[in-house]
Amino acid sequence: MNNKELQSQRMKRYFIDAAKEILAEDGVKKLSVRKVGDRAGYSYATIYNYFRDVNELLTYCLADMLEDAYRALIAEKEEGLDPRVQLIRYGERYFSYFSENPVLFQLLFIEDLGTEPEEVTEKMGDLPSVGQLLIESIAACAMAGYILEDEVEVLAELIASSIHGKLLFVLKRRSLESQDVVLKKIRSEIRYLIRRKR
Amino acid sequence: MNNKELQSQRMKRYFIDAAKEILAEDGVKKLSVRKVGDRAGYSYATIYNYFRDVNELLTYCLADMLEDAYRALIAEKEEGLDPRVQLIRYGERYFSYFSENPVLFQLLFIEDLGTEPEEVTEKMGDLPSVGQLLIESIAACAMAGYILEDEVEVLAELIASSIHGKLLFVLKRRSLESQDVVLKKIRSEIRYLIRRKR
DNA sequence: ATAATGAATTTAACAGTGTTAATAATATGA
DNA sequence: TCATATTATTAACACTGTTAAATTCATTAT
Repeated sequence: MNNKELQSQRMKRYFIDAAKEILAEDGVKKLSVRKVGDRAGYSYATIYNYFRDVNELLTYCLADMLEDAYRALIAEKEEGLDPRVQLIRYGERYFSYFSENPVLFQLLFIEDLGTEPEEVTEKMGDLPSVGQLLIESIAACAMAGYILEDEVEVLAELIASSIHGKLLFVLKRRSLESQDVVLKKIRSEIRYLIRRKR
Repeated sequence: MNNKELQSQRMKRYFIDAAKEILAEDGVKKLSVRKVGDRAGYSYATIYNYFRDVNELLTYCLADMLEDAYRALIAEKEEGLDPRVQLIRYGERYFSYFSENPVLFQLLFIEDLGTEPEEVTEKMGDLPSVGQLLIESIAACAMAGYILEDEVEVLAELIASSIHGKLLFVLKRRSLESQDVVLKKIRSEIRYLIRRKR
């Protein structure tokens, strides 16, 4: 019966949207199943008819947020742009997007949501890995002669992990620096790494 | 009355040690004030006579762990060693120490323990910042002619945040790579970054 | 239309959490 | 030894996620 499936999807959507609202307003820590049920207009126990547990619900939220994140990142793509400039744009956008969406960072990198349901893993796997765009444009930098072919791998790792490290510091306020200052650092780091060695 | 102070210190120590044991065995998430009280041989409520809340207790645990961490790191210092080799050792040890002590990473970078009590902030501030050693040996690399003076800052930032980024991935098992593989990456990254540009 | 069956939802309950106020036990000083 | 502080414990509160039982609702058959 396909109606069942449709209705089930809608119910899930109510809870997911309610959860996303609460996440945006109060953060991960202050979310509770009772709040989600309340906001969705149902009892808290109803949630368990549609999700295995609260982690599964949060995983669906994460998948949603990842789609948005990917769209925001890919919007920075500009055909014909110098690959070095393109790379810097990706790096900046990647960092600033997580800065502005700390809940996404929390759910993706910090929180332990356990084994994701297949449906969501697919969704997340189908999207080119967020870091993939970085790698592509670094490869393009090699093609353009900025760097050597055999530098691509190490540089990709370096830039990606550096950005993630800075995100960790900024979002967990271990760093006192403003996001602006860190953004500049990312720019200058990439400029430093991607240039013809004389 | 100085006896009071001494007794209070001892009581704190009982709870701190009990908490550290539980942290080592079960991790941060499974720790509870009732377990700590049990293990320390007191009622759970007694804890609140010595600590403002559980976060304060955890902050004391963190301070303890940081002392050990600093000792482990500084043990890698070897006078007269080539600064590039010294830097690689620091990087490796820094990474592997957190890998082997994920609770330390959790408490230091992930968990939000709120405003630390002054007593502990001092303790942590007195210790040369853990990353400080890295910076020193990078500066030494400049002195030795491996890199230019004006590269020190960007390289220090780059190496530090890269290691933290990798730690985040490994410890939150976002990365499927073994710690061994990541360790090799750290080595090769530092080797790549610290060398005379021809 | 009415009764019966099955599905969806809610209420009640459980075991756990951190924290606080009132009570019990202990140690201190006169 | 008795009165007074100090310290420790018990009981309680307001939460949390989760499950089982009870209830409501919708659909189908008579």
